[in-house]
Amino acid sequence: METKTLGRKEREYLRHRREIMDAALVLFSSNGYHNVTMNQIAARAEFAVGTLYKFFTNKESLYNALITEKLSEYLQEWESVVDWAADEISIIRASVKAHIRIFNRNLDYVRLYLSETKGSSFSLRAGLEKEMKTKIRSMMEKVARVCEAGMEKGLFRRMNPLHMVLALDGIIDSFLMEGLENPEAMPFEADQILDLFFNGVLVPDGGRNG
Amino acid sequence: METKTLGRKEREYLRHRREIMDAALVLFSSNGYHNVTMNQIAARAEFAVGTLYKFFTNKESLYNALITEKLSEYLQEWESVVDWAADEISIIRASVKAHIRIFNRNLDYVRLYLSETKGSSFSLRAGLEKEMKTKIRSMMEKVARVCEAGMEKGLFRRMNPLHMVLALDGIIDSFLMEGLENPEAMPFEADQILDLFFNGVLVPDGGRNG
DNA sequence: TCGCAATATGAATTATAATTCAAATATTAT
DNA sequence: ATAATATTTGAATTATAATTCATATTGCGA
Repeated sequence: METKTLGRKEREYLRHRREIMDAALVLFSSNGYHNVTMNQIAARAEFAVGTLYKFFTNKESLYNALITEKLSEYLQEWESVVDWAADEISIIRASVKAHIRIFNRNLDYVRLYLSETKGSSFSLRAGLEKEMKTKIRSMMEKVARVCEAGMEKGLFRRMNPLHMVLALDGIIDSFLMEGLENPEAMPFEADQILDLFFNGVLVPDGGRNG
Repeated sequence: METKTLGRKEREYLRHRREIMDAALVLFSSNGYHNVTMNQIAARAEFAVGTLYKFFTNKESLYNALITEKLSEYLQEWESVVDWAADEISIIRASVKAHIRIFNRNLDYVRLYLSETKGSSFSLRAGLEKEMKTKIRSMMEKVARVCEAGMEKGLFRRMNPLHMVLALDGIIDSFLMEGLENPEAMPFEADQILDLFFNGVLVPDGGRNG
C-alpha cells in the first residue's frame, strides 16, 4: 500500500478534494447537474469558487471524478462478491444480489448519473463514456465467461453468451429503475429476477409437446 | 376526420411548424440537444429565430414536441400491431417484433432522445416527461393484462404481471441498446429475445428434480 | 389602391453561470 | 523574525446562447 507514505500535505489535499466531491454529490443528486452552480458547491464545501479550480479543471471534470470513482468502487465490490461463489448458478445468483444491494446503497450516485448532463465539451464526456463502457464491458465479459462455463457443464442451454448477459442485465436494470421510480409500489426480491432469468415465463410443457 | 376542414392558413401553419421540427431533428440527432442553437435551427429551416418562437414557446418545448409526437406514433403503431394478434403468446411475439421494427426505423429519434439524457444506456425511459411516462405506463398495463390472461389460460406461470412486463421490456431494451452501439457485432432476432423470455436460460430439468 | 391584420425578421437585450487572476492569507524554511 | 512558497479568496471577467420586440413584410378584403 502506498497509503502510508502519504505525507500530511497529501492527505490534506485529498481531504479537501473529498470535501468538494461530497458537497457536489449532494447538490448534483438532489438538483441535477445543471441546476447546481460552482458557487453553490463552493459554499457548501466551505471553500471559495476559485479553490475548486485548483482541484478540478472545470465543472465537468468534477462530475466525471464522482462518476468514475463510484463506478470503480461499484465494480470492485461486485467482483469481490462474485469471485467468492462456487458453481455458475451461485455466481449468477450472487451477482444479481450484489447488484441490487450496491445499487440500493448508492441511490444518490444513481440519481447523479441519471441527472441530465448539459455540458458543452463533447470530447471530455466522450472520453468518460469510453472509459466507463470499457469497464462495464469487461464486467459483462466476465459474466459471459461464467455463462459459457455453465453451458459446458450442461446447466444452461446453448446460446450466444452475450445474449444471456444482455438478458440478465436488462431484467436487472428494468427492475431497479422501476424500484427507483416507485419505491413503495414495487417491492421485489433478487429471487424473482433470478426465477425469470433461469426459468422464463412459460409453464413447463404447458399443453405443448415435451 | 377534422383534417379536411383545415383551411389553407392552418395547413401552412402546420407545414411551417413541421419544417422547423424537421430541421431541429436533423441538428439535434447529429449534434445533441445542447450543441444546437436556436439560430442554427432557424437557419436550417430558413426562418428567422424570432419566428421559431411563434411556433414554440422555447427550445425545450420544441424538443418536447419532437419527442412526444414520435412517441405517440410509436405507441399507436405498436397498438395497431398488437390488437391484431390472437392468443397471448402471439401477442407478445407481435409486440416484440413491432418494438424492434419501429425502433430500427426511428434511429434518429432514438439518438435525439439519448442525446438529451446524456447517452446512458441504463433505461430508455429514465428521463421522460410525466405525460410520456403515463403513455408508456398504459402500454405496460396493456401488456400486463395480456400476461394475466395468459396466466388464466395456463400458458404462463403465475407471477406478478408487472414483473413479467418489466422483464420483457428490460430484455428488449438491453438488446436494442446493444444493437444501437454495435450494429455489426450484435445481430439478433426477435425470436432470440422471445426464447429467453419464454423459456429462460436453464436446461429444462438439467439434472435437478422434475 | 389603400389600410388593417397577421406574420416574419434579426439585431439587441438579457440572463446565467463558468472561469480567471491579482491580491490576501497561511505555511514552511532559514 | 523574515522571506520564500503554497494555498485560498471572491469580485470581476467572459462566454454563450436563449429570448424579446420594435420594425418590416406580406396577405387580404373593401
